[in-house]
Formats: sequence, C-alpha cells, structure tokens
Amino acid sequence: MLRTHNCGALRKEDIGKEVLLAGWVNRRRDHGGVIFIDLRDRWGLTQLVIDSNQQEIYQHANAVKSEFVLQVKGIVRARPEGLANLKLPTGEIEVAVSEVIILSESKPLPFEIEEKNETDESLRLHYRYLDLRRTRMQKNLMLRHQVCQSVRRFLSERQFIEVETPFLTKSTPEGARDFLVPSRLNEGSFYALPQSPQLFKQILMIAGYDRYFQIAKCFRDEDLRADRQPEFSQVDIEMSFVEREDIFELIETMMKNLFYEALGIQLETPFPRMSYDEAMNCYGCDKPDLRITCTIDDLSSLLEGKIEVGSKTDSWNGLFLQKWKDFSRKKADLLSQMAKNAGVSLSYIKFAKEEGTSPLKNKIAEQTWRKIIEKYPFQEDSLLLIAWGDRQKVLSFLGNLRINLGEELNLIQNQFKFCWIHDFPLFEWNLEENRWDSMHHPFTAPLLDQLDQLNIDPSKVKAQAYDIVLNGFEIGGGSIRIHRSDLQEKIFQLLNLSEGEIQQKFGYFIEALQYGCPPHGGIALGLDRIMMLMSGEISIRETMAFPKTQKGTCLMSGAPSPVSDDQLMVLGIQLRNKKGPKLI
RNA sequence: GGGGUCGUGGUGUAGCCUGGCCAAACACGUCAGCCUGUCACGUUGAAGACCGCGGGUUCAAAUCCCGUCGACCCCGCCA
Repeated sequence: MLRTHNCGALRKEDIGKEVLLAGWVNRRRDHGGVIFIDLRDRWGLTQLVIDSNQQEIYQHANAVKSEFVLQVKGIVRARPEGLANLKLPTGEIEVAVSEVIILSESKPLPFEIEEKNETDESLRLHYRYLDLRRTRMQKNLMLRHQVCQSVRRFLSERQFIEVETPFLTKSTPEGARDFLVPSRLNEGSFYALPQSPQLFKQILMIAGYDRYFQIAKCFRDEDLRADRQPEFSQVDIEMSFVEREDIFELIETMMKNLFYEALGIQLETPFPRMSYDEAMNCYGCDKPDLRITCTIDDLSSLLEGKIEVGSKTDSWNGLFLQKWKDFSRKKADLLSQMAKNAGVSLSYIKFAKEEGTSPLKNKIAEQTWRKIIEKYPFQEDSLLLIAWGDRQKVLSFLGNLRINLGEELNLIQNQFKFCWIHDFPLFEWNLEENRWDSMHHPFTAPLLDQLDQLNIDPSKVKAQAYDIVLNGFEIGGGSIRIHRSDLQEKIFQLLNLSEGEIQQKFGYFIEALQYGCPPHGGIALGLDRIMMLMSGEISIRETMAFPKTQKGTCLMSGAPSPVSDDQLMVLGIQLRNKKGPKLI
C-alpha cells in the first residue's frame, strides 16, 4: 500500500505514529522557514509540516504545487498549544514530514477546486474530473451511493431480487423517441435502448419472480431540461399479487427508511393522497408542490352569472394569498397581461384598512361581494386573485401563478412534502393523430368497476395509475398492470393499433400473458430527481457523475461524434445528409 | 420548432442601458522575492484579456444593430 491512513483518518490518538499518507495538494502555505501543505483525498484534509532545517525535503516541498499527487512519510504530532484547527476533524494533529515523493504533477488548473465562486457549467463539464474533486460533487455522489445502498438493502430485506434487463432491446414507437442502435448482424434492423424495462419486468412477473427490482438506466431521446437527461436512472420495482395499497405502503416505508438513513430526516407516513381530478382542481397541475399551502378555489357557485363577461366562461377560480405587501397597480397590470397571454381573465380583491377594494366591486351585487369577503380570512394586505374563462386554461394559469408567487413571496419552506396522485385518466386525446393515447402506458389497468365505460366513453375511464410527487417534482409513477390478454388487446385496439401492429410490436408480450400471468403492479422512481431534491440542487446534472448538456453532448469526451465511413459500411448505413460534421 | 438569459485575462465579476474619460477595473489564481505556526497565511512585485466568432452602423464600438456559435432556463416534446 502506498499509504497507511487516508487524509481524514488521523486523530490525537495517533500521535507518535509513523504514517504514510498519499493524496492531492489542496493548498500550500509557505512561511519562509516552514511550509504547510494540506493533503486532500475524499476522506478529508491532513496538514503536513515541513521545517527548513530539513534542507532536502524543504527544497522538494518548495517545488510542490496545487493538485500535485504526493506520498509522504512522517510522524503524527500534536499541534502546538492553541493552534489546533477546530474546523477540521484532523485539526488537532499534523504530520511532520520526513520524506516526500511526488507521485504526479499537475498543470495549473483551469479553475480552483475550492468553490470560492460559481464556475461556468460548461467549463466544469469539460474538466469534469476536476469538478468531481470538489466537495459539492463528492457529497452529492457519496449521498447517491448511500441512497442506492439503502434502497438495495431495504428491497432485499423485503425479498425483492435485483435482475438486470437488456439495453439492446426492441423499439416500441409509443411514448418517447427511442435511441436506436444498428445491428451489424442483421443489416437494416435496429435495437432500441430501453425507455424503461417495463415489459421485461412484467414478463419477470409472468415468470414467477414475484418481487423484482433494478436500479435501471433508461434512455429517452427527447429534449432536455434541468430535471431531464437523455439517460437517467430509475429504481424500478414490480410485484405480483398486489394492489395499489401494497405499493404505496412499500414505497412510503422505503422512503422513510431512506431519508432517515441518508439524511437523518424522519418522514411522516402515510403520505397525503389525492386524485388526479382533485390535484388539477386545487393545484392546477398533477404534481403539486405542497410546501406552498394555498390552493385554487372554485368560485363558480358564487360568481357564475353574477358578472357580465363577454367571452365564454365555464369556470371561476380564486387564489387567496394571506399577505402580499407590495402588491401594486403595476403588479396587477403585469398579472393581467400574463393572464391575457394564457387566454384567461383576471381580477383581484385587495384588502387593506379593514376593507376590500377591487376593480370588480361595482360590478357585482353587494350580497355577492359580502359572500366572497366572508369566505376568506381577509386581513391587512391579503389578496384574492380571481380568474375566469376556459376551465383548463384558468386552472393551469393559476397553477403556474401559485408556483411563481410561492417563490416570489417566499412561501416555500425548506422541507420535504410528499404526496400520491392517483386515479389518472386512462387515456388522453391525441389531437394531432385524432386518436386516444395512453396517459401512463398501454399496460396500465383501468379501474375495474369502469370496464364497461371503455366501450361507451373512454375519456371517463380512470386508470389504476399513481404518481409519487415530492416538492412539485414527479419522482415516480406506476400502476397496477393488465394481466389478461383479452383486456390488453382491447386496450391496444382502443389505441387504434391494428391487429397486425399489435402482433408486430407486442405479439410476444400478448402471448406471454396467455401462459398464466399473475395480477401484478409496480412503480419506477426517478433516482436522479430524488437525489437532486435530497442534495438541495436545482438540476439533476449535479447528481450525475457525467451528465450531458442541453444539446445532449458530453463536453468532456465530445460525444456524440461522427464515425468513419468504414464503420457505417459495416452496418450498411449511408448518411442521407452528407453535410454533417466533418471528421477530424 | 419557438421564447428568453448569458458570453470581458486561467477563474469569478465590474464596465454595456446613456459609444469617446477603457491600449479595460477588482477579487481569486499563476509566476518571482521576503517571512518559522499558518490553515481563505501575510507581504512586495510581475506577467496575463484588444472584450465568443463574423459582419454592419459611426469620425470613433467591449458598449448600438444583424448574423452565427456555445452554455443555461422555459414552451412544445418527455407512454
């Protein structure tokens, strides 16, 4: 071994020991007669001391620069009286160096490892190996490791087994765009990288494995966002002979366990639940941030027909803000403009000096006015925003406003607020292609008492699907699956897939369903998003070792890159547009 | 496909709105000297950017305009 201890290990108890340490030079402080070097590895910092009366070592240490990799031999000793550094776990000791070996040198750095100021992200990604040396990334990746360990331990204890599923698999045009991989052995045919291991895990249930999990890489060729990368990780789970409640209980316990083990935080279970309809009505979206307490209220019964409005109006909704001190005419105009852009009408009631004022005041009857005022706990600087128009537009506008104002008015407390959203619609109408799409995926079971509705009005059918939401982010989703081939085929038909397409795309799966499929269901959790929230980051890139840019490139390796004609030839591929980027 | 923000020594920023005082300022880093107890060491000095790139307007452009490239945020998209 090149070392006897790591750089975070030594304590008072080790005083007097001769030790070997190895690590990076975090910082050198040269006092003329004495040189201090902070040696760093992922466990910590240890101060090395080199005295000028040891001429040879002193000369050597003089040549040492930031981020050189050193091996040193020395004696652990106590720091002089009053000179301990209480900020460091190793701060009571130092190592008096008797031998220094420079294992490797470092060029001057493109940015400092110590995070004195934000570094441009593209630079960080280009030199990711330097960025990963920083405390922030080390903390994030170590926490991620802990979380993965915790998940594995928990699920293993609950009798789940981890099974790997293939990356080279079959393209299914439903859902996200696939990443394709050409097959050399089958010219003209392509594998697709999995968008999720969905069918494999269901087939594992058919195969009788009963409880499966995997920390699975998934691939989706869609545009990127702060919380979306083209490849990402899911904690993928599937169980046989279960109902929704079993999945909820499992995940709640797992989360509770996980947050306690990794962060020392006690979560309260069960998590609040609400139906999709309730979420849309009260929060204007299907992933409500419950850290913001205000909700969207239905004012239709109060205001319907009470005010003359020109346009078609099928919904009146309110958003009540306990206190908005600097709400001004200017702000009101700005909000109205935003509302107009969103295609809805907006007004407000502002409360000050024990009285409500509003542009609407003269337009509604005294009685109606009083009813509204009584509905809310108005106090100084309270504000009720009232929006009306097309129901969906109103709800989505107020939903967005709720989030924006939550941030602007500092209504968001620093805490973890989970909830379950359930009873999603089974289908949504695809305007472009004039047909039904699965809202979750086509393998999701409808609520059993609504099977008749499938033939009458598919839009009314709810699915046995659920999402888990944390602080306004969808961190997971799942469903109870269809386990009967006749129902599965019926769903495919409703999705306007021909018999031929069904056979060609999902034939193997339909067939598998015909050989004794247990009722089953599961969930997939977005590991990167969970890590982002646990680490307090605002992008999942900070939770991945080597993320991609918004254009899907890796600034360190330069992927994706063109390939040679020879490589294409072997695959039987010819580029349609020869103008692509040139080979270097 | 669309909307927006940003791009100034190695790093982070100031300057840009209101063109000339900018052959560009500050902090960190780098290099060299001094200093035996620092830990964001101190101190003295030095080097280092023609302002992402291309074009235009102007007597004059880091600053205004157009285009382009890159990073980021958002809409669409993400079963």
